[in-house]
Amino acid sequence: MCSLFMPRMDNYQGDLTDIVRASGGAGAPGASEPIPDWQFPADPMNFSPAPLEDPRDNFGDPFGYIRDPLLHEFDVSGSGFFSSPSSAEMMGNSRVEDKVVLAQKNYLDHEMKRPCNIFSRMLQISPNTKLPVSPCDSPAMAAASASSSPRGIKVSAMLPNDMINDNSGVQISSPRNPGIKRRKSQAKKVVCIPAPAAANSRPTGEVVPSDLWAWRKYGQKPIKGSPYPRGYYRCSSSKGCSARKQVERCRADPNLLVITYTSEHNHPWPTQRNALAGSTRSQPSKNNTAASKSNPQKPTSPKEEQKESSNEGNVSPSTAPAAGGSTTSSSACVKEEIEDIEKQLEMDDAEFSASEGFPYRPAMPGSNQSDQDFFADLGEIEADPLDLLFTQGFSVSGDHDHTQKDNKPMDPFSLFDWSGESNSFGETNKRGL
DNA sequence: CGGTTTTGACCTGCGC
DNA sequence: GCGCAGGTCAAAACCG
Repeated sequence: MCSLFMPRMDNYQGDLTDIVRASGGAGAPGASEPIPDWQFPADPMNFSPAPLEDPRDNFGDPFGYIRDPLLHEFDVSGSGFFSSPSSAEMMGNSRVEDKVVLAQKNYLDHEMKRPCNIFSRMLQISPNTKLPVSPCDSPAMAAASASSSPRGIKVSAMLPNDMINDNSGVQISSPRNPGIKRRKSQAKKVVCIPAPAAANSRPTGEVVPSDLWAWRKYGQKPIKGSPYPRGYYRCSSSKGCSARKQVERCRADPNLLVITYTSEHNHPWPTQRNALAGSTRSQPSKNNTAASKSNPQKPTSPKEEQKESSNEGNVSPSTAPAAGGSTTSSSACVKEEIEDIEKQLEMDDAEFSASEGFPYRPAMPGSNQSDQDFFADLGEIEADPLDLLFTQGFSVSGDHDHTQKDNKPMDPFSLFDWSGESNSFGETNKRGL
C-alpha cells in the first residue's frame, strides 16, 4: 500500500514549513475540485478567548472546532469507518487495540446518530503515551486513509474528554526545565489533515497550511523510520505563549499531515497575524533562493525538499483528489494524546461497560446531557466555537461572504491561511487571476 | 529592524 | 549505565 505512495513520496519529503503555513483551499489551483466554500469565522475575535482557554480547548487548534461543512457529503453509515484497522493498529500499538475498537464501536454508535465535526470524526487516540512517529505509521493507516471512507475520513477511537489532560494538567515541558516530564504526561492533540487538499497550495503549488495562529519553526528533526522530517513550531502570536505544534507527514500516507498540538495558547486569537509571520520562507521562489544560497552543496536540503514538496500542493490534480478527493480539506483526524493512556483506557473500558458509551465528561459544564451527546460534545468540544462561527461567517458557501464583509477584521480563512498570509487568500486569487 | 527559517549541538526520556 | 531517538536551543542567514 505504501507502494502506492512511494512514487510520490519524494515529493513529500522534506520540510513541512510550507505545509504549516499552508492551507488549502479555496482556490487550490491544483485541485480539480476546489475546496468547498467552508470558511472560518468571519471574525475570529468575535469569539471570546474563553473557549480557547477552556479545558476543552484544543490547544488553539482551529481544526478542533470545525464541524464538517461537508458533512452532508459524508456517508457515515457507508463510510466503512471501522472497516479499517483500529487506531491501535494504526498507532502500531496492539495492546489497547481491543479497547480502541471498543471505543470505535461506541463511537460509531453515536456517530451514526449525529452529525459531527469532521475532525472529531477522525478523532483518534494514540494508545501510546509516547507520541508515535505518526498516527499514520501503519500501512493500515494508509490503506484506511485511502479507502476506508469516501473521503478518507477515519475515526478510530476517542477517549473521554476528561481523560485528556486539560490545560490545568498540561505542563509545558521543557527539556531545560527540570522536573517536568517531557514526553509523558502532556496532553497532545493530533490533527491529521490532508496535506495537499486541505492545505492548499499557492499558485505555485506550494502547500501552505496554517491556522490563525502564527507559528515559528524552531526545529526540525528527521524521524526514525519516517521519510519525512518533523517540524517543530511554537506560537509566535504572543510572547510567552506555550502553544506548540509538530508537523509531519503521515508516513504511510503522505497526503496526510499530522499536526500535533501541544499545550495551548495563553492568549486570544491574534487580531492579525504577525506581519512577517511566515512571510519570509513561504515564498517558493525565496525558498529556492534560500535553499540555493544556504545549502548550495545540498541539493536535497530541506528547502529543496520543500520546494519539491511544494509540488505536492498541487500534488497534481490527479493526486489532490486522492487526498482531497477522498479526504478533502475537511477531512482530518484528531487524536487526543493522554497520559497513561492504558490506564485510562481501562477506566474507559469500565465506564463503557458501565454506561454503554462515553459517560465521561465529568467536569464539563452542562454535562448533564445524555451520553448520546458524548460525541456531540466532542463535536462541540471540538467544534463549538467554530461551529458558532461557521453559522455566522461560514455558512458553507454562498452566505458566508456577507458575514466576512461585514465583520471581518481578519479573513476567517486565515485559520488556514490559504496561501500563507492572512490576506493571502485574496492574494492567491489575484495570482490566480 | 524585527521577524522567520535553517541546522548543528545539546539535553532529556526511555528502552535495553 | 548506556545508547538511541526525540525535542529544544541558539547562532547564522534570510526576508520584507
